[in-house]
Amino acid sequence: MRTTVQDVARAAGVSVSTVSRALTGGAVSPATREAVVAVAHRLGYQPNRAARGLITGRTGNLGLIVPDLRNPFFADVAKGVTARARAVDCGVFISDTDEDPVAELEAVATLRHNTDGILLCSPRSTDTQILEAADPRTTVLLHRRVPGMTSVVADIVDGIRQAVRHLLALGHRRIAFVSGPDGSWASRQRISGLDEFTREPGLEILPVGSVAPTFDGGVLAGDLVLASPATAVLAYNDLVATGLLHRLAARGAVVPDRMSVVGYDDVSLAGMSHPPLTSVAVPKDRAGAIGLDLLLGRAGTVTAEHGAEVILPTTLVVRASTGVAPT
Amino acid sequence: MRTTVQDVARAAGVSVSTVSRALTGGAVSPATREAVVAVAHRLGYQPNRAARGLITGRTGNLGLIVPDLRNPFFADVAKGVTARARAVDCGVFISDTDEDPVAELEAVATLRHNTDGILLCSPRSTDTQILEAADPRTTVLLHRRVPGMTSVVADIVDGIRQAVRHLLALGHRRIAFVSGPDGSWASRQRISGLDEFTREPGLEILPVGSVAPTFDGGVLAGDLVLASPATAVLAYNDLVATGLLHRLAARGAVVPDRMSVVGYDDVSLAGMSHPPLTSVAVPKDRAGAIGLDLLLGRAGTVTAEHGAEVILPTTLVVRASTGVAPT
DNA sequence: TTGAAAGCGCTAACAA
DNA sequence: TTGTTAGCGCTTTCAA
Repeated sequence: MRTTVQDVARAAGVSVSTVSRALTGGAVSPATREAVVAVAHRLGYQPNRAARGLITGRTGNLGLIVPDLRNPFFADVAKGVTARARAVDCGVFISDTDEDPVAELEAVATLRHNTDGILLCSPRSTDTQILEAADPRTTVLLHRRVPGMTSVVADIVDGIRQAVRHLLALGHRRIAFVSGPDGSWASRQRISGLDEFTREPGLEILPVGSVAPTFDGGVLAGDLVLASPATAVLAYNDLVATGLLHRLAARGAVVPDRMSVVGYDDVSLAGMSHPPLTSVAVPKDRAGAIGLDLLLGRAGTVTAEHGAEVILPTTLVVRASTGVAPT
Repeated sequence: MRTTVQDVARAAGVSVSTVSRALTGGAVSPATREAVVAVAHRLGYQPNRAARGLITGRTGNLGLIVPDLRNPFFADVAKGVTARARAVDCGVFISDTDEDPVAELEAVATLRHNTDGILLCSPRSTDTQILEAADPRTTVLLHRRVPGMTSVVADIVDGIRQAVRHLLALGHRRIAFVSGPDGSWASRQRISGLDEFTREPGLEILPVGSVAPTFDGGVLAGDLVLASPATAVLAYNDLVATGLLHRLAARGAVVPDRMSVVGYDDVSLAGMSHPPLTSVAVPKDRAGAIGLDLLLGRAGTVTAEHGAEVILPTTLVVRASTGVAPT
C-alpha cells in the first residue's frame, strides 16, 4: 500500500490536517513543518493527485488535442506544451484524433471534465462546432482563431507577405499558390494574405488548386504547377512543398533554376529536403507553451481574459529552394 | 456545477448506487438501465475519473515517456499508443524528456503514482537505472529490452540481416556501418546483427564511427563513408541516412550509382528523401499498441507476466537508394 | 498553531 | 433488483 497522509501523520505524531498544511504551505510552526517534511520524505510520501483534485477542484492536469502527432507541425506544438508543463509540474493528456472531427469532439468532452483545461488544435472543425463542444473559459485554441475564444496563433498573413516580397525581389512575376484543405482555417488565412497582392500591377497570383496537406498532396500539386506559367510556387506547408520538390525533380524541373519553391511552417523537414526549403517559420512550440500559460493563468503580461488572442510573429527562412526568376 | 451521480439519481428517481451500476455494467434491470442511461445522457453526465479512481484503485490513465516527440520514430510510437488508448477509453499522459535522463527518471517517479502503468521508451539509460526507477509490474519497455522487465521490441538483428543480404545480392562486398550513440541499446543491437557477417568470406563490414542519431549526424557520417572503400552504407536510422544522402549529393557522389544507402526504422521521412530511402521497417505504432495491451492485461495470447518479451518482425522496404554495386 | 470532522464524487459492501 | 452506507486520500472549514 502507498503511504498516505495518515501514515505521515502517525509517524510524525501530528494530525492529518497538520501534515496537509505543512506540505501545501499552510500556517504551521516552522519546527512542525520541518519535522513533517522530514517524515514525509523518509516515508517516500507522494500525494495522491486524484484525491487532492477531488477537493480542490483542480486536477493539475491539462489536455492537448491534436489531429496527428506524426505531422511534424503538431509534434512541435506538443513538444512546446510538454516542455512548459514539466517546468510548472503539470500533467499533459495528449489525444491524437487521427484527423477525425468526431474523435476530436469526443476528446474535448472527455478531457474537459478531467483536466483543468484544454489546448485544442483543430484546423478543420467549424467555428460553430468548436463553440458548441468547448468551454471558452477552460479552452485555448492553438493555431486557430474562433471569435469569443482565447487563442494563440501565428501571424500567417505577414508570413505570406514576406514570402511574396522575397519572390518579387528575386524577379518572379507569376507565382502559383497551392492551397490546403478547403475547410482549413490556416488555408483561408494564407489566401487572405495573398489577397493583398492580387491587385499589385505586374504580379500574377495563380491559384492552382487545393490538395491534402501531405507529401502526396504535394506530388499531385507538382504537375498542376508545371502546367501553369508560374516561375515560383507557394506551397500550403512544408509537407506539400516536399512532395512538390519530388515531383518537379521527377519531371526534370530544376529547383530553383526553373522553379522556386516556398514552404510554410518551417518544420524540421524543411532543412532536410533537396534542395533545402525556403519556408515561413512559425513559432510552433512557443505557441504551445504560451497556450499553457494562458490556460493556467500564468501568463505574465498577457491577460487570460476570455477571447484574448495572442499573435506570434512569423519569419521567412531563406534556403536553397528559391532563386532568381528564369528570364 | 458539474452533473454528478447524485443529479442523475435524483432525475431518474433511483439511488446513486443504481446509477453507478447502470453505468458501469452492474446488475440492474434492463428497464432501469435504459432509463438511467437516458437521463445521464440528457444531463450530459460525465463520470469524474479521479473520484472513481480513488475507490477502484485504477485511474484509467497511463503514462508514455519518450525522449523526443519531434523524432518521427517516437511520434509514431505515440500515435500507436494514443490510437489504442482511444479504443479502450484510457487516458494517456505523455512526457517528452528532451533526451534528458534525469527528466526521464523524474517522469517515471511522478507517473508511477498517478497512473495504472507506464510505457517507457528509454534508449539511453542503463539497465540499472531503469531497474531502480521503474516498477516491473507496472512498466512496459518499448523498443528496449532489460532483463526482468516486460518489453516490446522489434527484431532488429533480423532487420540488419535482411539489409545486408539485400546489399550482397546487389553485388556489394564492402559495406560501411554508421552506428548510433555508444550507450544506445538499439545501436548495440544493430552491431550484434552485423556480427553474423564479420566472418563471411568475401565480405567486409567497415565500422566508420558513431554519430548522433540525427540529420546532422548523418551529414558528418557522409565524409567518413566516402573516405572508406565501401560501396554501400548501413545507417543507424533514417535521420542519419537522410543526412548522409545530403552530404553524398553535396560531394557529387550519386546514390545509388556510386554508393547505396540503407536506413533503419522506415519513418515517413524515408519515402520523402531524395532518392527515396531503402529502409528496415519497424512496427513502431504496433509496438505502442501492444505495449498498452500488455500494461492493461488486455493482451490476448500474450501473457503479461513480468519479464515477458514481445518481439515484432522487421521488414526491409526497398526503394531507390540501393542499387547494383559499381564495378 | 493545532485537531476534529465534514465532505469532494464515486464504487462496493451489505441489507432489504 | 434496489437502496443505504461506508469509505478511497485529501483539503478545509470550524473550534479549541
